Amino acid sequence: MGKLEANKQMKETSLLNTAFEIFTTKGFSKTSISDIVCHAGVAKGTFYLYFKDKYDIRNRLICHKSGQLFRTAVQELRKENKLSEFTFEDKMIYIIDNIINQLNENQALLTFISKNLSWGVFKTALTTPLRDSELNFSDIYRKMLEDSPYHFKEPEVMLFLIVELVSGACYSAILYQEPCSLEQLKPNLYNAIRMIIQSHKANMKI
Amino acid sequence: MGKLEANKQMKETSLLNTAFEIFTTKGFSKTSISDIVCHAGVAKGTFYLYFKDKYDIRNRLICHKSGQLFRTAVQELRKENKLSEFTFEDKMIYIIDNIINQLNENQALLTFISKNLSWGVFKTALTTPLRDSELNFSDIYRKMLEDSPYHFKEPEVMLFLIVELVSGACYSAILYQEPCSLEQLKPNLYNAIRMIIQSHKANMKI
Amino acid sequence: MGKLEANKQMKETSLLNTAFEIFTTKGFSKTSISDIVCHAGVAKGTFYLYFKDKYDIRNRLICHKSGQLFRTAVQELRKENKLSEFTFEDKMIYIIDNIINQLNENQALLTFISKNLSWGVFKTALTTPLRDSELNFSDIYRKMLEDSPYHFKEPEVMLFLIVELVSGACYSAILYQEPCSLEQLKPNLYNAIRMIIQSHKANMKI
Amino acid sequence: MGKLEANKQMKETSLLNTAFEIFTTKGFSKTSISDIVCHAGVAKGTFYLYFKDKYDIRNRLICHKSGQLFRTAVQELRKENKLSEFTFEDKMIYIIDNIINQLNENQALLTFISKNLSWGVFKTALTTPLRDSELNFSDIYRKMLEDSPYHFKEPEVMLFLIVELVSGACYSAILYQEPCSLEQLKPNLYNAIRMIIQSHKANMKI
DNA sequence: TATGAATGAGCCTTCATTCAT
DNA sequence: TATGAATGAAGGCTCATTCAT
Repeated sequence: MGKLEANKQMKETSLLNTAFEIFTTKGFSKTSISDIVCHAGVAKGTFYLYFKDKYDIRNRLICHKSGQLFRTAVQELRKENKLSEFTFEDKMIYIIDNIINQLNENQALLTFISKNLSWGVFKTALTTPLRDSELNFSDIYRKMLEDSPYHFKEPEVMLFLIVELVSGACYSAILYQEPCSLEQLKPNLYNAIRMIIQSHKANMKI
Repeated sequence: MGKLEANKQMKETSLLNTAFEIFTTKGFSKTSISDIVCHAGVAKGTFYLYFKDKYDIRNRLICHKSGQLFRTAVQELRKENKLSEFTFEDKMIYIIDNIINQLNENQALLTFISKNLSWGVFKTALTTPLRDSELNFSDIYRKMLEDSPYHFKEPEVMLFLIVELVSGACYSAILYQEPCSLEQLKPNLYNAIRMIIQSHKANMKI
Repeated sequence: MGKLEANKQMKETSLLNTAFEIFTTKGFSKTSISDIVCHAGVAKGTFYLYFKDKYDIRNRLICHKSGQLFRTAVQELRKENKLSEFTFEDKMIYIIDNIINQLNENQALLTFISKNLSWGVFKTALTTPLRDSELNFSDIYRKMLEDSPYHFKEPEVMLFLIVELVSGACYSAILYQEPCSLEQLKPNLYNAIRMIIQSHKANMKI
Repeated sequence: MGKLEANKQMKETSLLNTAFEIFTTKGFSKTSISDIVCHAGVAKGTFYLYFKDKYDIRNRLICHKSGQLFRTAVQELRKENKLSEFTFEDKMIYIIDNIINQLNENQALLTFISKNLSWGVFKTALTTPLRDSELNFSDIYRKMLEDSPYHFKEPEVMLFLIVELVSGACYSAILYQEPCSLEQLKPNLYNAIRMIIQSHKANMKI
């Protein structure tokens, strides 16, 4: 019966939402499964019907939330008026800036993702398409590369370097204003990103 | 008598070494104080004579270990034959490369430091001079800037960006060969670093 | 099904009984929760399903046990043949004597209650009706006052003075025969009580 | 050497004072020997040169402090102008009132003494003469009885009843204003005491 | 599928006491 | 006599996980 199916789906969603709420409030390691089920209004045993353990629910949350960050950014980019005039660099900076702004306004999310992120989980998040969404960032990135008049050397490494640079830098600047405020950091950061991209450019496509 | 004093020093060192051993083996959060004292061969209560709690011993370890990384790198740099011909960029790359190589050969240390590092702790580590050492990296960095014929804009931000880029990138490349091997990564990474430095250069000193 | 509910009730009762046993044997502060659960045959965690901590279980025991003392005494009083001829003083002395005798025969209970009693807890015990009992001593006391042909000044203070006098005096006499045996003390004590009541008597009701 | 002797005495006094300070501040059972020696400025081992354990120092404090209460009260009584016109009852009430007032102004002392008092310790306190004082309350009480024109039946029991009544009643009234304020309680209490004394009066001395 | 009572290993921390110095 | 580092048993308490219902 679809009703039962829907009910199951609801329980799982409820657990995910509640867990995110508490992870971002009191931190992952201080959150107990009791906390989660109690606030979600289900029984303790029920948790284990949907998730293997605390790590399982955390990883699924990271995937979901960081995927969402990218999707939102890309959607905004597409609304942009003069998109056709954007270079590859422009688009990258646009997306990054959008994500940074999202994180700046949701610092709990930033803490949660950064503290629990690894490139492995992250790559999964970028690659795994959501249930009902045709979008995943890997495809979009590939498309953006194709649209550029340039060839790029080792584009995955380039993306990797950019991601590591951005995520480390933002964490510190947004949460602690160290070594400077986000606004002060941005020009330096975006400049650095443009330089990295520049250095990965190969010859033009014919 | 200095004997007792020396004995105390030994206990503390023993605890620090043992803790490092276990932190890097089974991870910080899975390490209990029982584990530490048991392997160190002291009683549980003794731990609390030297450290406030697990976090205290961890922070002191990070300070100590990351300080050591820099000191080793700088010492190696100074032995370099043609040091006088090195530009600022050359020196930075040299130090970074040396540190990366150290971490590559001591992956447990890399895991430990990276997972527990924040810019705040790191800055402390760079600034705090060791007991018997006149060296701390902040001073050395300042000296290197002075020796350069160029002025640099916002040198602290520049260092910050480089540190974040390097630490994120190494973690993934060394431990998981993601997105590529360390050897593959290095040229890209060092190139990126040179670009970042380049973009922070201001006019020449008179 | 009521089976589970009954089982829970049993566990709680078992814990209460065991705790009482041990509190009266080795004293409250020397009793650990380990002791209790171990003798009750349940796991440590189970204790915390029923009680907040050691103080919680102690207070509930005091309430229960001292309430029981009064109920027993009152029930005995009611069985008395010539109850109708009893004055207010006679009833009070009867009840007190009955309680003292109960305590004399259960010195562990006396120790436990006295050492842990405060007027606050005691008042709670007297006021709180048990689950399945319509009796609480406050109501009975009020009834006794109403039945008397006399008005009493500050009846609560009067009761308070009597309670403090009796509990202090009994503790010492019963447990240590200090400053004299219980039998020697009783006439003096009851005399004192009658005097206290006397001095609280106001004019007769019309 | 007297100097060394004096030094020893100082250490002991310092420990006693410090212990009293902390017992009355954070409670006996929550005070550790570490607390005491730390605040007293001596080493841990030193404590055991002067006291057997925590209970030892507590008992000696109770003796000392409650003896002092009585001595102060008796000294005040002696300063009284019309002392010769005081009856036995008047003197008793005077002393009791004085002690109650002392306790009312030093509630920490009240808590400490009451929570840790037993008739046994108390009797010791009343009987044991201080080092350099000829006064102990037992002698004074005997003297007061002799000075009265009346014989008293079982004077020790009488004193006992009064002490128990007063100590229980004060504890609750002073610290918790239960069942009424100290001021409200006093007339009732003193009345009750007079009644108790009255009921112990035998015939007059010839 | 859902429950939640029960578990018990394991955590961190305290502290009275000892003993070599 | 005085020290204080070291001990290690014991304490209170948490929590992921299980399982009978």
